[in-house]
Amino acid sequence: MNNVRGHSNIVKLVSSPASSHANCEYCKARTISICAALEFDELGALDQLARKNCFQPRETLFHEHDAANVFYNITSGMVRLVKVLPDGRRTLIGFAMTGDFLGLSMADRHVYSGEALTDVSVCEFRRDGFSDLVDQYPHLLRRLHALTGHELTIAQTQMAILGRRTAVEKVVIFLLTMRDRWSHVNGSNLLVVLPMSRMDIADYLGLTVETISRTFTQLVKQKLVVIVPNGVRLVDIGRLEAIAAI
Amino acid sequence: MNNVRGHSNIVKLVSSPASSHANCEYCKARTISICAALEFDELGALDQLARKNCFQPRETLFHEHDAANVFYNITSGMVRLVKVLPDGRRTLIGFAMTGDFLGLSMADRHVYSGEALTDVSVCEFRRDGFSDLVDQYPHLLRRLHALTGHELTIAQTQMAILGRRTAVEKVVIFLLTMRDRWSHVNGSNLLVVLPMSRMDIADYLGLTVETISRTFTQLVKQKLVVIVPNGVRLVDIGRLEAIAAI
DNA sequence: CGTTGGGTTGATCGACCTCAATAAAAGTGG
DNA sequence: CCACTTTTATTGAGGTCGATCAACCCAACG
Repeated sequence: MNNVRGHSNIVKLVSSPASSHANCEYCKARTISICAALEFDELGALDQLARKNCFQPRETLFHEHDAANVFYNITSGMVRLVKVLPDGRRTLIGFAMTGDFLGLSMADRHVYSGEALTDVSVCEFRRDGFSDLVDQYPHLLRRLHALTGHELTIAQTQMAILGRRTAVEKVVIFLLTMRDRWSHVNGSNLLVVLPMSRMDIADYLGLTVETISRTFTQLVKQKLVVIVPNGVRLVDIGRLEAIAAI
Repeated sequence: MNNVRGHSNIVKLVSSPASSHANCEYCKARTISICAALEFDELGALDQLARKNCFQPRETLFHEHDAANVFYNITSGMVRLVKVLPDGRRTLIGFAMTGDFLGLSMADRHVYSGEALTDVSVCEFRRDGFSDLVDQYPHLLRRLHALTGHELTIAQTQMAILGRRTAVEKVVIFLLTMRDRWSHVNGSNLLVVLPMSRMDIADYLGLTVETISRTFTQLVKQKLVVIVPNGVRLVDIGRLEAIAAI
């Protein structure tokens, strides 16, 4: 979103103008995240509020049940959203990536933990300041609301998927969805980057690690995908989409 | 919410004052729905916009994929939210009841159909007018946003439930959740009203009708619930909550 | 070189689905 | 009100997909 206060890879790579907003121009999240709702001068106000921060793999951005004092806009990397059930079982709510805003609903407390899967850079917003900004710029609340609604739709679709699908269908849908989400930031690509473990995928899809593993090898044997380091390459999109039947 | 333009059971039951807002006072949805965000004078504006309407069981309020020109605030009755998967399978996203607002996300199109399970009365709001009102009263957007966030949390919790729970756990969680939701409008009660069919419950929980039926009889044999017309009576809340382990 | 954590593979078991029959309830028309 | 159909619910028998338990592989790392 903006790269004012250092740490940003982008700042290091491109020669950034002196202006404090201008860095947003080079931010991959700029056009797809909440920032897209803002005019040039409003972006300046957001800029004032933002604090650039970085996390390393396995670092926790925030804990489930903790007070949500800070909201995060992810500018690069991937974060897993983890919820622990009362009986100790672990569930993954989802994976957040470039452009995703964590804290969309502006709820008082985090309902899941956020854990970095890769190097992650974020723009952090303190709750109070952000709340004031939202009051000041109705576009921003509109945008937040629209994005929350979108998330709600995604969650409801995911519910439907988890309900009555076979393991293969779930995994294929997962792969295609990851590709689509990644394409928003990086263009369409047959390479799906999967920085998370099989266990994470299992907990996300409501399956076991063993089943995920078996399903992957099954897809490989059928020449639908090829396993590569940190991900898979989709070989036969047509048949994959037929299986998913989205 | 308001009962201005006739048809309302409430209007027939209580002698309503002449004032056009005042009817909201007798509306069961008044304190728990979006209306709760509004001041007295703002409620008047909402009142202007609202059109009272009723639906009979099996009537469709709106169809999946249709343009969402009207939003609905349910003042009594129950509505099932149905999504049809590409392969023809049916999924229930949820059940909407008194106080629920359909169209929270203000998306362009409905992502599921709404079908009346009982006699349903609603306050209808045309999209354009409602959108203007939202622009006019920031509280209202805030409230909409908060409720959308709440729905999102519910959906994510439901995802977690569907993931890794046994049939018994799912059904028990369903029953307890229905009771809790109903209690907001009617006080705590051991009688859970279930106007939907077993098929509906099955499609909601990602199970088959047979499994739902078997699970119910199992719960009855264990003296945890008693089946009554149009619902169940919870007998042993303690053990039920232990099974749910929410 | 042993250790550790993630990933794969195999064998077995069980929960839930599927198919099928029956029962109960809710409409329908005379 | 009663026969009739249609829908919904229950119960049974058998099959299957994914979980469980267990062994093994492999790469990273001290």
